[in-house]
Amino acid sequence: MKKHLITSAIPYVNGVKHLGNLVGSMLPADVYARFRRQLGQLDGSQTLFICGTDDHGTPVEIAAGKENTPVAEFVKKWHDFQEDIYTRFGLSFDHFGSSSSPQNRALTQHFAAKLKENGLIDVRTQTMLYSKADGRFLPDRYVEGTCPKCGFGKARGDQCDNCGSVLDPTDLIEPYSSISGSKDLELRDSQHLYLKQSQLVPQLRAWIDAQTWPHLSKSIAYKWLDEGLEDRGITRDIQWGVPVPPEVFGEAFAGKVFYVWFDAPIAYIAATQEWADKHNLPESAWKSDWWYGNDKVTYTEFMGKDNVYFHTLSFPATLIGSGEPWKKVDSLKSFNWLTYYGGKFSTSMGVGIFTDTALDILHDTLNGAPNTPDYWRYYLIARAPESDDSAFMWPDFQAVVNKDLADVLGNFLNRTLQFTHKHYGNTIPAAGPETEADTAFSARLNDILARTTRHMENADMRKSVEALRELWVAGNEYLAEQEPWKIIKTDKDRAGSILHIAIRTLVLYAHAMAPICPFSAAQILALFPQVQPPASPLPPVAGLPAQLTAPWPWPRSVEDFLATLPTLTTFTLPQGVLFPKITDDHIAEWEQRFGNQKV
RNA sequence: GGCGCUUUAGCUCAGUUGGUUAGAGCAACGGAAUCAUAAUCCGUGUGUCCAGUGUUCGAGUCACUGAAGCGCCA
Repeated sequence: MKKHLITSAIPYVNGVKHLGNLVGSMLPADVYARFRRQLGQLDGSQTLFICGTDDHGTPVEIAAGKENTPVAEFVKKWHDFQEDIYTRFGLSFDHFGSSSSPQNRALTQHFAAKLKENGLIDVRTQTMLYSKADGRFLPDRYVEGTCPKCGFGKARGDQCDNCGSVLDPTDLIEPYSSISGSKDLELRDSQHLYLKQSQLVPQLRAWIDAQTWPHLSKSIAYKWLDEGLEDRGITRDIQWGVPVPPEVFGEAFAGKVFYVWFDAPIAYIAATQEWADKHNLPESAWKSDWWYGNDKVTYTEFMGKDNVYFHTLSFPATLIGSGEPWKKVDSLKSFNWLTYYGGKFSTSMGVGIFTDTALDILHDTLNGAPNTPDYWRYYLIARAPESDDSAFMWPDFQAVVNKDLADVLGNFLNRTLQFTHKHYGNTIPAAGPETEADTAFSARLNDILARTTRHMENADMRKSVEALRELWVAGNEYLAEQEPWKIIKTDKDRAGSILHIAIRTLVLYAHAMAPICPFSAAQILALFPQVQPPASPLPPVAGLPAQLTAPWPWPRSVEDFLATLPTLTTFTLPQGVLFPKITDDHIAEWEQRFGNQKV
């Protein structure tokens, strides 16, 4: 039995993420995971979808300090805040973990010990600036001073923003701490652990040779290998992180922690363990079932392009270096950036749209319609930055959502159910003998479904949306050609048959769109009492429809679909429309509020 | 600076191993229909395929040079 392990790059815990972060990894991963669970209803394969927050590192430590909040508490607050937003977006993680979990602490220390055992760890001494006032070493970006090249007063320890020179903290004239402003700095020696990646180059190369990643991912990986993979420092002189165990590495390392990029990818594994622990499952449930020595597992990673190095080289180096049979990535899907009118989404500059705000404005504008997250999900997947950066623009958002969701799909639902209701009440008329036109319609749907399935299997987001839309158009074409509003005057049985087929096609649409638009799919399927959701591997979420996480059987073909479908006999006519439109006034208001040009 | 990605119709993008008149959606225009959220369906594309040079019987598709936008550089 096949198993699909899916991870999304873990977002940094500090603060709320914007739409660019969502579309660059978590959302496509969710679409893929949902699709895999649905397909699993047919082929028996299992799916596990894991994400979490990246909790460690200096920025969090400093941000918590500014609030006078203990770091762990600060991290917990933002972790929960982010998780809540993702839940409201319908992201169906089996578990949303934390890189600061006890599980990750233990696993990270385990990997470090294994690497040492295998002779892949070096101890090296670094000279760094230490701030007595702050009581800590200052990493590059936390030292500022006068640039020795151009005299700019606020050059950072790693680079001068004025002249672009690459600097070392010790180059700065009159350096000071950017945290406290203190000039009471001194140079201190500090010992650090280095992972001898250079020794792993042959093994990494052999492994990468065997991979069938996208061209871009492979060429990035080869470039690093060709230029010589340098050894990498995996410890830091800060307090917040996975502690370096002194019993393994010596007393000199007491009080030091592992570098955030060392422990963050390990959190994929640790979060899976968190999941198993939460459900009181045995060790095998996370370890041998998914991560350790199991060749039934296909592992797919989603990430932004900036993360490719860490996922193709640095994390695999850790796994290979351990000498243990840990699962490494099979399929690697990376994304470019979503821009805001061609400019960068920026958390610090407040440019663009944050995930919580995105949910709120649609919810408020569209009178609390329960499926508003799908507006974002559909649009973002339709514009996923797969081959290049993709620009978000409000009028484009309006055009795509109104045309595809409201006009093409929403209207198909509305016209079909309204007309049926007018002539048959809440009864769905029976299907009569299949006509040539009906056969042709099924063949057309089958053709599109085959392509949809293929694109979903490849995690091709834009193409999947395109195919889905084509599916919806086909339904409107069928009605236009069959003209039940004419037929009903002379042949009520045939008209009923046409409507039956149209309604059952609507149910098929709901199945096929569920990975991308799970809220709307649930809403549609709730209209048909005969259609009951399959058991979900995920617990229900308060305030969200129970059907939201149901793995509806994936409609590979009309025949497959009908085989799983109970006979439809009744339906509920929905109140109002499924997709209220976004008006020009809404767009004007949002352009006013968020801006409508490149910053 | 090095490496890589992108550049195709007003907009967003497809274009498989080079092969006949370069495609889709949106927008625009015309028509049909009136079951439906003025929604739907059908029809209409005179595009230096970023520029230049080259390879070839033939290039959007390959090579080289250059331009612009973007990303990564531990």
